[in-house]
This record gives sequence, structure tokens and C-alpha cells, in this order.
Amino acid sequence: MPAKTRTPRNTLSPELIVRTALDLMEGQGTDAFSLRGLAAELGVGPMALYTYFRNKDDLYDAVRDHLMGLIPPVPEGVAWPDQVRAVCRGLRALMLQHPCLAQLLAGRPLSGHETARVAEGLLGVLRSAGFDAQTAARTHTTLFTYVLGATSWEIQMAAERQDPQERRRLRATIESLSPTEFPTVVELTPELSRTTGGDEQFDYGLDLLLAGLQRGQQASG
Amino acid sequence: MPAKTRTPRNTLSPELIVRTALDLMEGQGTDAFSLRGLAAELGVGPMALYTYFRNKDDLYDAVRDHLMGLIPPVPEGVAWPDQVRAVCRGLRALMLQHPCLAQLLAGRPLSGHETARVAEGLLGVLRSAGFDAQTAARTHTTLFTYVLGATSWEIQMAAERQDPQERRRLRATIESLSPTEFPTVVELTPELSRTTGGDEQFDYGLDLLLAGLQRGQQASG
DNA sequence: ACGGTGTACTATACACCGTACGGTAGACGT
DNA sequence: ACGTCTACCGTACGGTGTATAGTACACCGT
Repeated sequence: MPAKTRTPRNTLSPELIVRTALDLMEGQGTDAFSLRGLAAELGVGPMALYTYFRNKDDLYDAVRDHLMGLIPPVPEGVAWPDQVRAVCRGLRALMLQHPCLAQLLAGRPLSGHETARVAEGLLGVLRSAGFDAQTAARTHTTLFTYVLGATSWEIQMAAERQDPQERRRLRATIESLSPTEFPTVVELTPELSRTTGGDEQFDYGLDLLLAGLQRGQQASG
Repeated sequence: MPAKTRTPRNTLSPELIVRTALDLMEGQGTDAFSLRGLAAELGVGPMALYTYFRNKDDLYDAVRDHLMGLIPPVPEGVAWPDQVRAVCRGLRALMLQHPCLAQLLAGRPLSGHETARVAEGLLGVLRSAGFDAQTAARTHTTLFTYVLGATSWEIQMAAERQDPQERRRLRATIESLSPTEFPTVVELTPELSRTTGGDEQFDYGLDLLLAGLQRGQQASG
């Protein structure tokens, strides 16, 4: 009784749809992605997709979980702070490589097998490092939200810097700031734009968190 | 020659539009917000709004800057870590009070007078605390992205918890995880859901960052 | 071999979106 | 009093996600 096995009979399959969707999102921007465009790319009618996904959000979830599967496993044989660094950097690298991932993570709840795998890796590291259940959970959430926030910001800033119109708008905004009202902002504008994004900025914040963690660990244990 | 002064002649004004838009976003959710709905609420045609705002994004920017103006100024007469805490908590509190702010901050570049004011406050604190220009800029970005990421996540989780359908979906996802494949996730699920969101979770991450900062400051100066 | 059933996909349609374009009516400087 | 400027309107276009109904083909029990 095979029954419920949805054996794709013809051209379509969930994997193909997800892969094509991902290509489109990366090629033309996440915001410009549409089910109709995806269907056209696949050479089918828009409604054909509804055989495989309940709706657009369901497809988004599938794409997100597919991407999360690309995060490398936790490295063995190194100290736990380096394991944490590896996981965080892996997630960031994936988000930079697939900018749509930032929006997919921000806009939808977590779910999916691969997403759980990543969480399992990070939580396992923290537990092995000796953190109690609550601290491990708190730290996991903190690290995850930091990576998400920092990298999303980075991606957005990078996208803007490429849009000439936005560049002009940004420059105009900065130049319109009165140096007497906002002395520090005006003074640090070059630093702010130089330090926005990049591995160094990301690692700076990550190291702050890890330093705080190790200090707390030292104090309590 | 007054010339360019766009004196609102009748019912509309930028302030009224922004305030009404904010009400609608909070009342019915940011995603459900539309220019047509806003115009209807104001009793005008959709195109009337284009007299005051170039497009929807322009209106979003105005709403965002309006909200940023509600962040209280940096408190005087306390140690700098407490000043940092106050600014970060102020931003988080505002985001929680106006959930649309998270999406407005995430989806658009920073701009606007009030936004610059907030940056000025935090940067000034860091400079006064003795950080050099680059470290102050890096720290500012780190803190900002942390607050943004952590609070956005918190808001999203809270929104989901209220949707019964999402609740069921989440529970189903968790229960489908094999305890042998994801032992730590399964074990820590109660901790994870208990510690997601809330002042304690936010302060935990913020204190990690501040602890790292103070440790670095001690070491270098 | 063949009719019935289930399913992958199509066709049509609906409600809604942002906004480009052109028009109108009333306030204002002269 | 008149011309100009502008706040707002009406219409229209191309786009969206998706509900609903229909179609054609693969499979299965007979």
C-alpha cells in the first residue's frame, strides 16, 4: 500500500523547485521573487507548485531548511570557543553566500530537519563545555540572534553600497547633519562606514560575547 | 518668496499620515499594511499620499524616524556601562511597544534626524568612556545589531506563540525530532522555549557584550 | 485488456497591491 | 479678476498569491 507517496510523475519535484527558487532569489533578489516567475522558469503554470507546497511561506521554509543543510558540522578536536566560532562563522558565511537566507531566517519561525541539526551542534558544544541547561539555551539564543542581526545588517549595507541612488541618498543624509548637533556621528562617519561589515567587525562582536562567556565561566566554575 | 513651502491646505499632513500609518501597522500587523488601506482610513484616494511621500518606502522611512524620536535620551550621571544598557534597553522597549519597528529597521537603510540622534547618544557614551574612534564605531555597530537581532527574534517568537496554527506546527516539528539524532535539542526544548525572549534573555546577551567590553578595556588601558 | 481511481498539472478568476498618468477645483500672488 | 500652483481625485496597468474547477494520464484490481 504505497498510497500517500507523492511520486513525482513528470518534470517537477520538491528538490527541483527548491533549487530553482534558490537560483531565482539569488539571481534577481529575494524581493523580486514570485511564485509566478518561478513557475514560468520551470515551464509550468503557477498552480502546479501547490501540489508540492501549501503556499509561498511553505516554499520559503523548504528553501531555508535546504540552505541550513549546507552549514558544515561542528569541528572536532578544538577548544569549545573555537567550535562556537566555527559554527557562527559558518552560518554567517552561508548568509553572505546566499543573501536570501537572511530574509528567510528573519521572517519565518524556525523549523525543519537541517535547522535542528545546526541547533543540535551548537547546543551540544555548549553543554560539553560545562554550561548548565539554562545557560546553554540562553547562550545559544544570544549567539544565534547576534549572528542573524549582525550578518543581516552587513548584507543590507553591502546591497545599498552597490545601489548608486542609495549611495547618493546616504551621502546627502550624512552631509545634512549639523556638526554641532551630532559632533560624534560626523566625526566618526569615516570609521563607521569603514568598520561596517567585514570579517573583522563580525569577529569583534563575536569575541566580545565569547570573552564575556569565558569570564562568566571562570567566575562560576 | 515662500515658494516651496508645502502648506497642507486641507485635511492631510505628513504628521497625520505617519501617525495613522503607525496606528494601522500596530493594529492589523505590518504585513497587512497597505497604502490603499491607509488612504481609506484617512478618507482620501490612494494617490493623495503621493503628494507627501515619494513612495511606500519613503513613508516607511518617515514612520521609522518618527518612532526613533521616541527613544529617551542617554541618562546622565551614571557609569558608562549603565548608559549603554539604558540606550539598548530603550531601543528594545520601543521595538516591543511598536513591533513594526523591527521590520522597518531591518528592511531599509538608516536615515533621518532622529535616527542620527540615537547614534549620537551611543557613540558619545563610548567615546567618553575612552574608546578610540575605531573601537567606538565597532562597538556601536555590534550593540546595535545585537539589539536589532535579539529583539526582532523575540517579537517574531511572541507573534508565533499567539497564532494557534503556528503553535501546533511548532509542536509537531519538535515532536518529530528523533531523540537519538538530536538529543540535546530534545533535552533542552523546555529551556529553549522558556528562555526565548524576555528581559532576562536580552540582558543576558547584553551583559555578555558589556563584560567582554570591560575586559578588553581593562587589558588595553 | 480495460474501466475506475487518484493525482500531476492547467485554466480561469478574484481580490488586492503599488503607482504612473491625466484631470479638476480651489487657494493664492499679482 | 486672472493665471498659476497644488492638493487631491479617477482611472488604469501590470503585478501578486491563491481558491476553485477541470483535464489528461499513470496506475491498479478485475
